[in-house]
Amino acid sequence: MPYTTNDIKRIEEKWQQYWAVNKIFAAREDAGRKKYYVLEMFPYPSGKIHMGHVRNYTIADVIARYKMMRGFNVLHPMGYDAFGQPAENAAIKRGVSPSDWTYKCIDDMRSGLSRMGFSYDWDRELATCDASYYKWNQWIFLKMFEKGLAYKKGSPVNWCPSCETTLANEEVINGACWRCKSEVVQKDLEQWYLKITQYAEPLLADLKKLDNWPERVRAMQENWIGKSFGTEIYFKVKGTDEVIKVFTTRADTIFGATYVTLAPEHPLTKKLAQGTPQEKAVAAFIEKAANTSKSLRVSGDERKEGVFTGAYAINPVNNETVPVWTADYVLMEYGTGAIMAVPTHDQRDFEFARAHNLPMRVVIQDSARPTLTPQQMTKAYEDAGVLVNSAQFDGTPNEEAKKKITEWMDASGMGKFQIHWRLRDWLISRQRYWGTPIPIIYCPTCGAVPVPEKDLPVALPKDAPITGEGGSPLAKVKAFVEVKCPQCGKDARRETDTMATFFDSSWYFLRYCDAHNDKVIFDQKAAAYWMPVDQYIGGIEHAILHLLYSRFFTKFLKDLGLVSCEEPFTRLLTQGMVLKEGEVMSKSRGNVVDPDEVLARFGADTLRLFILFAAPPEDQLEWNASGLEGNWRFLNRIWNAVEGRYKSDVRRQTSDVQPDAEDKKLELERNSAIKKVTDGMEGGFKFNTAISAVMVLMNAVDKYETGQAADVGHQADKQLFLNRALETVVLLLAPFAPHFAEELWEMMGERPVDVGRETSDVKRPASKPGHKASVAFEPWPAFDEAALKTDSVRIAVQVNGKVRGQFEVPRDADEAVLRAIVLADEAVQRHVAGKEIRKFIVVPNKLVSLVV
RNA sequence: GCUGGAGUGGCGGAAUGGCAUACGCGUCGGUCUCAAAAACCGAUGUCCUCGCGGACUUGUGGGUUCAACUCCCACCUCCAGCACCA
Repeated sequence: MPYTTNDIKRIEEKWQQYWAVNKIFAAREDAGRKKYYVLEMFPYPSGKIHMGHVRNYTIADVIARYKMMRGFNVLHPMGYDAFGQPAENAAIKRGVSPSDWTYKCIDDMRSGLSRMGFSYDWDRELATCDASYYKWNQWIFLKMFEKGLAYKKGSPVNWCPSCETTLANEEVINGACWRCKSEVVQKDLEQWYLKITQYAEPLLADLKKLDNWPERVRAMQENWIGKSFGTEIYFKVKGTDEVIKVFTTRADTIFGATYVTLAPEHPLTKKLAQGTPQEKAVAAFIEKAANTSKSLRVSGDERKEGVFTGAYAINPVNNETVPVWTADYVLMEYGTGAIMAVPTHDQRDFEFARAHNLPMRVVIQDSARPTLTPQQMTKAYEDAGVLVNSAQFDGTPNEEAKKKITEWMDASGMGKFQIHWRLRDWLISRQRYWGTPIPIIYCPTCGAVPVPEKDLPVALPKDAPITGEGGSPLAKVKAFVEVKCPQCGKDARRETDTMATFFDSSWYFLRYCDAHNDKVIFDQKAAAYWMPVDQYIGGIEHAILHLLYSRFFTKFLKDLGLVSCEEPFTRLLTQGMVLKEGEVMSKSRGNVVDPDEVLARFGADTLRLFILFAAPPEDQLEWNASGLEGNWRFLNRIWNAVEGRYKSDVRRQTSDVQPDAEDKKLELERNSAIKKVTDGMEGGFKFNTAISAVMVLMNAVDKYETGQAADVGHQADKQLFLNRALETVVLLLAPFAPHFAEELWEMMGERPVDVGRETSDVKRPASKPGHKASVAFEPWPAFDEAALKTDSVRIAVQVNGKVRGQFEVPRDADEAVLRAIVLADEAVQRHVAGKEIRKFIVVPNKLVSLVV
């Protein structure tokens, strides 16, 4: 009987129920067992699960199940990143409450996840929108407030006009809102920030420790944090007491600074122009820059606009008087908002100087061809060289000069070494409803007062009017806003903004260690046991946002003494997207494949197998319906072989048996399959090749004949080898196709032979004798090195680098033997005939190479 | 521009410097069938050749080596992230 659609449904339900009822994946701390924490980035509950989820969680599940079979105490939890704007949008569109909508979606997702057979510890399930969770968001916020890491300031912020809320720098993608793609504008607002910049140094330095993270994620974070070493130089403004501080990484070019440029927003820009003939022009320019969107200002590289401020500054190194300009290409948010312009050695300054007829001076020459002159130059010379026109520094190589000049300036008060960071503090205030209320109370007398810990959580009121416009919905809930000051008892008002939802996801991995603790954020011992996450799996889209914030929170909580690890995620795997016809599956493109439809026809195991087999986990995966059928056929072949050929009444041990050549061949295939799958799992989760190794073994099983042996006794022996091979197939496949493996394992009955089990000092949960117990905790099969060594090997023969033949030779044959065999061959002779053999190279058991 | 990654059959993809194209899909041929589907068996990089066999082939061009998809140099293309960052 084949493995039919009906069987699939019955089998999958049966085992899903078995796993759930027996809670076999519930994790317990056990100091005597080695732990392994597998985590996938938890989903935003937007409705049913999609193929992207299926891929992400299947990868994680295979790892979790594999590690269980290897004897690890595995923690594999699941939860929901449940706060966020889509719930509010649904509320506006459908007239349901964000809470009802979210919990409905969570139910849908949970049942979708269950149908895939994922090995979660459901006892630890959490949703960030539960007060029992966000209470601890507020608690962390208060701790940060206490340490001065959460603070409020008025400053220009990124504002999404469509979402009507502020955004963090990390949420602005190419000048647009990451969520709705509307153009982001700048707005001056009082907002709450987290001082992530205080952790810039360790966040950067510890990236080096994350050598099991993809290189590109580390590179992206490094660029984002953006440490640059440079010099701050002071230019006095002529005739005033004002000083312009500029930041440069090219102190070596200071003698070539022929003017100074301020950002339009720089406070001195307007001030310096006052009373000069340029006053009106400067005011107009500032006005124009303020009204130009940042993305437009930054877009065109050709157009560099600016005006003279009317003021002059003194270059401290040579007391030269240089004009002060303002230009749109200087950004207020980087460095000091002011630069020294060196047109000969900076391309932007060069373009600007040419456009506005500003003076230039060459101060670095290519040591090989010192021929640069300002008149001839068509672009800035930004390469290395030696200094000229630079007083006592003439002739110094420019890299060396950076340090020497800065030291010299520092000694005489002209400037100093300075480090600048690209990273900004994290703006977390959101003018939205469906998030964690910020636990602050504003008192007219006491100012911003933290909500006392005993009053947590500050509960999100259920009845806020959600319209999507007109500011924070919480501000309209009188009962929420009006409160007494915890310090003086007078009338006060609550903060009505909520936290950015990335706050919620920055520490959820810690809460899983002790998910239902209502006394403390989590038990420190539990966290010390489980943390750090050994393997984290998720999308590359979180390379900066979520992963950087989580690292920041972990470091902060470590400083509080709550966790013992520096970094939350030891290994990171970023899975590729699921494509169809070359495009990302998405509802808007209308090219989605619904996992439910695939489940109904082929079942979870085939779907899992297809997703893992079709591409390496990090690569993009092209959906392919006939590939899916191929994997279904593969499972069928195994099913038919076990049902038709496996005999559980054969009970002899393999050591009693004398194998013939065919038996040895099967054993070789069996052992090399174990080796290949194991190596693939240990060496970076190469699921596609691991599955192909099982396919190769299955091909060998199909070719293996048990009925041909002359005597009946040997037929029974052959059955033994067949049984052994089939059991190995089922065990190797168990992490990939768990329901299928459980069913076959049960069908196999009492365990008749030894598959060659892994021996290890790691304790395992007791498993019942025979095959009745779940295959999930069966020891992973071990391979036998000796069986991999055949008596003879096939080697190739090359003549002058070209393959001219293949030979079956004894293992480890020496050169003399090989020479005799190889040179006797007619095909080799044809290419060697009459020529002198200059070299005879032997690569043991692989090939010989002749040079004639 | 900077940073990271990738270019291998008709397709997805495989190869610690050692027989390129494993495994799967597709295609072609066959078995079974009245027929089809399913299943099973076989073939399948390109070119020349009836065949034996030979030549060529991992983005391009060089180099190192007995031997290069793999190492080195230069370049091209594509993907991703960042970007008037001083």
